[in-house]
Amino acid sequence: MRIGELAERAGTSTRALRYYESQGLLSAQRSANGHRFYDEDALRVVREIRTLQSIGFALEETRPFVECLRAGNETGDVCPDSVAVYRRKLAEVEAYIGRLEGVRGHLRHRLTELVAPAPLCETTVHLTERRQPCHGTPRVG
Amino acid sequence: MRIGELAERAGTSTRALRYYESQGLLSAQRSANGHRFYDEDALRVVREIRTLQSIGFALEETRPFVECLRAGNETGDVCPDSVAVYRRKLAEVEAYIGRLEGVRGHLRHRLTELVAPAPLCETTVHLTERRQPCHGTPRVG
DNA sequence: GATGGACTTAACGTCCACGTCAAGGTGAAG
DNA sequence: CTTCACCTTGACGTGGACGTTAAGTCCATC
Repeated sequence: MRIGELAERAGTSTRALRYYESQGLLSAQRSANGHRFYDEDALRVVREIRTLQSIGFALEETRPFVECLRAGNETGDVCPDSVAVYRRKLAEVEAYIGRLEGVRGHLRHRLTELVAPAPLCETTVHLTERRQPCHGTPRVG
Repeated sequence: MRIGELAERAGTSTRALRYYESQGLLSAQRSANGHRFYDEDALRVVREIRTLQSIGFALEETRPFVECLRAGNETGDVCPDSVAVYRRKLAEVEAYIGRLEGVRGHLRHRLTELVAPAPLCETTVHLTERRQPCHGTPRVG
């Protein structure tokens, strides 16, 4: 097939495919008129790239998977280098989730604090106009 | 204080401070020789920006907080616009966490599958050289 | 007065994965 | 023949938040 068909079947653009080729991730035969020509294996390569990208892999990180596919394996993730990338990515994702959960907690805390503004100890302080913050609820720094 | 001191006390660079100014987030007095001159409020503004950025806010999203600070509030997050940004950001973060948890599950699944490679039903198939995958463990698409 | 450090503006460079435009070649259909 | 879709290479644009020179000014110190 030619580049347009490959792009369509892989759900991407011809520009992206040429870019992959420039990065050494995709190779093409050339027909007499100079047009690129691809086989079904190329489609699998591009789909592997796209799938990994959608998961959050950088293009460069898909390289081991592509090479694994090219080596004749059924899927791109059965090779040691690919597994290593998987592991690294899993660690990254878990760290990122942890950070985001911290942020989520922070945001939730601030929001509840702002919606129920300044949970002051009015029950204990009736006499002064100037209200005191509750004991044990320090200000956010 | 001058820009170098402000940068150091805020934990950033002079380039960043000039950039904030170009974006209308930070303002400075000028001394006779043309040098920028800042007060303590500027430090609070920059720290507000930096804190929000570290949480994952885009620079533009810090604007309501900065304006809230400038309006004379103790913290930048007590104004309606800031609260709105908080809410939006919380939704974004939660959606992102959800996506990442999906990715984490996918990665974990693939890793365990690759570490215990192809849990084949050898116990049931002894006669053929070509091994069959277990019933109920479909291939990943 | 020379050196050095901090400051000024202007402007180009970085990263990533392409998008987009320009100018032209190729092959089939009408 | 023209038209049209499809292809080619080359090169500049995008976005975000600055980093990094370059060339010059200002002030204090040796």
